[in-house]
Amino acid sequence: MILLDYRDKRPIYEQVVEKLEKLIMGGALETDSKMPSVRAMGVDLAVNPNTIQRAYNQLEKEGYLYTISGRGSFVAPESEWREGKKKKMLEEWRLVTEGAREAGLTKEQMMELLEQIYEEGRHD
Amino acid sequence: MILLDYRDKRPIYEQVVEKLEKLIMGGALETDSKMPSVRAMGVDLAVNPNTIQRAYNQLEKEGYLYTISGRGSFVAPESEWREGKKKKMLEEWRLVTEGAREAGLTKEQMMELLEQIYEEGRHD
DNA sequence: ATAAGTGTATTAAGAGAGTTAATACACTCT
DNA sequence: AGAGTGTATTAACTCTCTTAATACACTTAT
Repeated sequence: MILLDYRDKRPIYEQVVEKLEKLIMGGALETDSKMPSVRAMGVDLAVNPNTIQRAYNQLEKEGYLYTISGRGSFVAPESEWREGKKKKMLEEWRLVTEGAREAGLTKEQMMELLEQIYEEGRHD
Repeated sequence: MILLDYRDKRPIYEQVVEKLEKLIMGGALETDSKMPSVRAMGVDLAVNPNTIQRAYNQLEKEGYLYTISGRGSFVAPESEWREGKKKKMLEEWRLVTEGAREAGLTKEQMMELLEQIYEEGRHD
């Protein structure tokens, strides 16, 4: 299900989180389908089950998975994480923007950049 | 010139940077005036000169100081750091904003928040 | 020229946080 | 009861970051 990159010097659990996030966001994992057990994936990646658990915990906190103790971990519906992600980004954006204002950036500068960014983002 | 807070668990050089930044930004240190030597301030704070040097280096990179080897470090004019600070914030802002777009935030949402933030910021 | 003052470079020691593993526990289903 | 699941606790390990020790290089004044 996942392949580790040993040249990548980030911690293992972080790689696992990132790859699973992408799989889930990309729709490759069906909602409510069962994830491999922490032990199974631990064997698969030649890594301690706790490492997988740590990844699952983070994914759960972010709304990508939900867990039923004794049964397993499952893919959460998109509604669970999409809103959380927006909220988190909005909070971060507000902080940075406040900092930018204090550094002397004008509203007009940011408006213009906003236009640019959303212009580039249009794929049509 | 500076007092260390030993309950603060951040590294010493970071505390020094922060306090000197504030002094300079607040206009307490005259432009082109000479800073204490790394050794003098090292003695003053009971710390290795290298620690002070590290702080000075960072302050120099951010435009708060300029250094003449063999002569000393000096307070840079405001024009040096104000621009650098803006540039840095702008870069950060762009990155976060791009992330926010990808998370699904609309341009309109951000425009509205921008208005709010600059509204709050008006002190009149 | 020499001495005292300055910043700089290199290296190593030390501390600390973060990651991973070992192991035992608790829950669910058949 | 047994096999499968997640969970909690603890400890070892690793690695980065901070700080210090020390030697070097430049500037100025005597």
